[in-house]
Amino acid sequence: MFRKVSSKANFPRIEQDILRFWKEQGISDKSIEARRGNQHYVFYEGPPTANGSPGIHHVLSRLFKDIICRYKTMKGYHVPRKAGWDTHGLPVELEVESSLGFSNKAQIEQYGVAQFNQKCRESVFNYIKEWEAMTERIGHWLDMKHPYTTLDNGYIESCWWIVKKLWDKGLIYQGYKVTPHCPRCGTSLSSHEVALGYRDDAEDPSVYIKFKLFIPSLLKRDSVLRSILKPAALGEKPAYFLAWTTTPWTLPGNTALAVAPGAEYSVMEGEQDYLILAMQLTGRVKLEGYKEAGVILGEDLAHLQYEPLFNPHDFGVHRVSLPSLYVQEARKDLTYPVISADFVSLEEGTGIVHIAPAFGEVDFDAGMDRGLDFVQPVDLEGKVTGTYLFAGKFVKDADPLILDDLKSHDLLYLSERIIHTYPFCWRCETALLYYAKKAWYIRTTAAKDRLISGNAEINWYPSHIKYGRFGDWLENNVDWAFSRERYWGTPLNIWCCSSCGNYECVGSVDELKAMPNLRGLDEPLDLHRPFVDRITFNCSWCGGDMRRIPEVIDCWFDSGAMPVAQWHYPFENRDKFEQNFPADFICEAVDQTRGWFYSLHAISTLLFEQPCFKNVICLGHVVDAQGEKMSKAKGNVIDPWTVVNDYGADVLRWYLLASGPAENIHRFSTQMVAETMRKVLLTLWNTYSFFVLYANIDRFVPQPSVPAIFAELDNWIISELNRLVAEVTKVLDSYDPTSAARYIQSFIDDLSNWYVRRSRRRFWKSENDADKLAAYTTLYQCLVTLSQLLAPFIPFISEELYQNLVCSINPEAKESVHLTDFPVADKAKINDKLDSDVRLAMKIASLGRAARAKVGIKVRQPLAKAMVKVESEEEGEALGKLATEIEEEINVKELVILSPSLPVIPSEAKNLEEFSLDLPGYSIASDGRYTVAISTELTPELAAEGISREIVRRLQNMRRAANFDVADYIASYYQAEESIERVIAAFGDYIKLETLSRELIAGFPPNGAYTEKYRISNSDVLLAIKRSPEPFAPCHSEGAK
RNA sequence: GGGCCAUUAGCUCAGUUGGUUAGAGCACAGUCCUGAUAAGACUGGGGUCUGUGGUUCGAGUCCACAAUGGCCCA
Repeated sequence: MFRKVSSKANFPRIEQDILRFWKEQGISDKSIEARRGNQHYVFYEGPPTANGSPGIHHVLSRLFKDIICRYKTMKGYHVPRKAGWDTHGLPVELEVESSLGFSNKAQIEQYGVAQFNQKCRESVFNYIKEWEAMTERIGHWLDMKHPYTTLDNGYIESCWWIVKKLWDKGLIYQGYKVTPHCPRCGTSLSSHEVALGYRDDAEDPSVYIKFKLFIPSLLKRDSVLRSILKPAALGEKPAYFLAWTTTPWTLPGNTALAVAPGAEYSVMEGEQDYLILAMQLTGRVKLEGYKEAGVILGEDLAHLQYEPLFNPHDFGVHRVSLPSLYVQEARKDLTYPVISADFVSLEEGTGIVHIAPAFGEVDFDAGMDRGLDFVQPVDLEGKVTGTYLFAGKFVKDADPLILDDLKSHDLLYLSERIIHTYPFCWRCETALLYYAKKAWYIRTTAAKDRLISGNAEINWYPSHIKYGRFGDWLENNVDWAFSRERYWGTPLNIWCCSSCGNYECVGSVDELKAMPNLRGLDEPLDLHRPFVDRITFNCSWCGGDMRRIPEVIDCWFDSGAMPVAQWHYPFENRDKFEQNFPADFICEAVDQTRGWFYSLHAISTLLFEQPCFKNVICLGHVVDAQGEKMSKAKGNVIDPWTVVNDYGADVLRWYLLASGPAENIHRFSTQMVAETMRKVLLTLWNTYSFFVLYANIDRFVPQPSVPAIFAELDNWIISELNRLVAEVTKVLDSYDPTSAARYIQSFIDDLSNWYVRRSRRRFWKSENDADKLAAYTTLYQCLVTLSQLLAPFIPFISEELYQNLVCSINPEAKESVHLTDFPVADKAKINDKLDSDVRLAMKIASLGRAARAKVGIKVRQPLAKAMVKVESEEEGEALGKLATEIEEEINVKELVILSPSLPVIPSEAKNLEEFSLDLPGYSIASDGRYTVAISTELTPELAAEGISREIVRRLQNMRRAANFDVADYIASYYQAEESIERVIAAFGDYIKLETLSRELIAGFPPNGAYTEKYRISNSDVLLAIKRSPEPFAPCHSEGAK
């Protein structure tokens, strides 16, 4: 006997029971252990940044990871799944900072780095618990007992090993990097954070500045310009380059002007001076009193010199040269060059761009390329240094003072205000400064070719990422600035001599301990700041004090190091590393192309010269039902727990899976979750509970060798089942679980709404014949196979099905569906002809119902005949075999298949009179290819039979309303007008059989009977039912085994 | 500003290498079926396949440009 199944499924409760079962029996471990010794299938967990509660989008990636791993396990692979947690980084620090009410780094230093990092450590572990709970509840099997954690000493040491390897290969260097910097928080912001803080209504100065042409540089030229500017050359009238900026505070850092080489520049002559600017933009700048004196190409302006607005040497600021960073001697007659550059825009400004390499990436790169001077008159707090009139002011406050200063020297041409887009710190709303800072780099460009060729070996899903987003990123590869001036991260393992400036990279703890005259290393060792900062040793060159540089490593480096660091390789677990490299499969959302996907690929390529993952699913993001990004600010974040508690994890899983292709944006709608439950999971459940209900009544026991005689219907669903297995296997092998889910969904629909619907009478009938056995056997096979096919997708409900259908009757069976092998299609059972024939029968039945509907005759009313016009003799023959199905489905006594050669007008009722059969008394429906005509004539016999079926239906509904069991016997009572009474009497046996009535009694019902009044065929009818007093004698189990 | 992706019915999505009249589910209205069903069937309304050009005998499908949205990068 199968365990009784309620037709009302409470999925969340069932899932809790299954969770308990898995836990108590250690099923997830067993599923992995059972495959030990088999071929490895390597999965890498992209460590979630544990800096917040998991959201619905995290469920999505965990779902896809889980499905592929479960599938491969059922396919026989050994698939360990080590969990991982990304525990370092700015997001964690920010969380702690805000909880402590801090707004800048100084406060952290004051508070104490040790305590601060301790808070970070605690904060991360709080969130990990939430993640573990969610992961477990949605049925994502992951080895969370043995996770890798990026804050572990071992993990850090592996990172150190990698850095040292790269150091030894000469791939680590120190350079400058221009970063968006928040002067108030004293830190660089990641691009993600910058994106959070763009404001398109920022008001700034919009100023046009005059840069005075250095005449001797003009005189060296024999050019058109010289003749145009003859008065200037003679010293009669000064000439100026006109440049535009919205950040006056960067002007003291100016060391060059850039022009577009191919553009034409106008020399505008005024009463007092000449102005040079792009011809194309002369109309946009107020130039009253000026007229064009000549036109010259941008390339002819290059290499001219101009006088600095502010000579840094006059204000106590260093001038260094790029790229060497050598400090330049003070010069009174300092001049700066005009350079030509392709980034100069002619869309706005003057076509002459002010270049300050200390502020701005483009400026800095130009400085590096052209060997410009580098002047940094602003400190990290955003205050002007030196002895300028505006020194000590915050840059934004300095702006007006700078402009006043320039005005007094007649260098300010025009001053306006502008509203434009500018980034602000998302935390404190301070304007961000682009600021060149020293940073440590990994020379990824050295491996660019291998990065690109390695990418060619990776399978991307969807494929466009490969040569699109990811490929482009690799093509435009720049060196990775991987140092961060922060606290909570893997400390960068480079020590610097405070005497001679020598750098040494330390590749392990043992290496560190072996350093000469080591001091400050306390046991137990914590490799984090500030403890590691206290460790000093003697310089191998000069014997001076080696101190660690203050930076920590970008947390993307941490996560990209996981193939190595998760095993503390190479310090231990060499075998595990080798077994688990490279990964067969990884999966994250599409934003990881520049994140984890890149850091994995870069580190692996630099270390091992090969990619470290073979297949990658790149998921789209989850947005709300309106298509808007979920954010706490908008309040549209959906908590996965709410959905899981209301509908169940499997419903959520199926919804996320089937609602759209993996790579698409997923609009999350709770309403659609509810629909998924009704449409798919409840349909499956009802099929299952139907089976269990009748199989128990009939004491059905599945037999290994079946003496059943299978009907065409059975062969059909078995064919469809095997086709399904083949399709699902195929698409899962190509990493497409969504298509797999959609195939299964459609099979469930066929199984329930055609196979079971058509087979119901086979289950109900009282004889336990071979046909009934065939029906049970077939449905049983479908359900068991489905439970296995579904196991990777909906692990809970599939387990429930399997436990009851298989484990409850077979003690030899595998303990869990997740320990079984994935079904293999029996191709011999796939019958294309039969499948298309049944589709045709469905189509014909559908047309038959349409023909009935057209004349308003209920399906319950039997009719004499339906005529079908098909397209070929083959189709006619096929329908002949399936005639009984169609006759029952559309309730006609006879199905006549017309010769395909008969001419039939392929349109519908409006052309009824043209129907070439031209039979009066027929209703016709056609879809253009097939036509069905239903005879509408109601003979008294047919009408009486219709009434009898009407009575049966009412009685059945009453049984249900009275809460009788399906197998309860009853006594039925009726009172009606004579015409109806005659029908009831005539069809008494039929009515009794259908309604399990032992008696059918004309007359007033006894006390306690369930009674209803109806109007049937224009007559009043009183019906009543009462549970039969006899003891239970199941009609269905006569002759049961 | 640059790159990638998407845009098909009110909503969620199918739509093969270009080929009859572009489909399904939900929702809405009506009718029907039903002792497994929280389901199902039929009918109906609802589409300038985002727009504009182009290639072609023929374009939802291929190409170009544009718009909107998302992501990534500036």
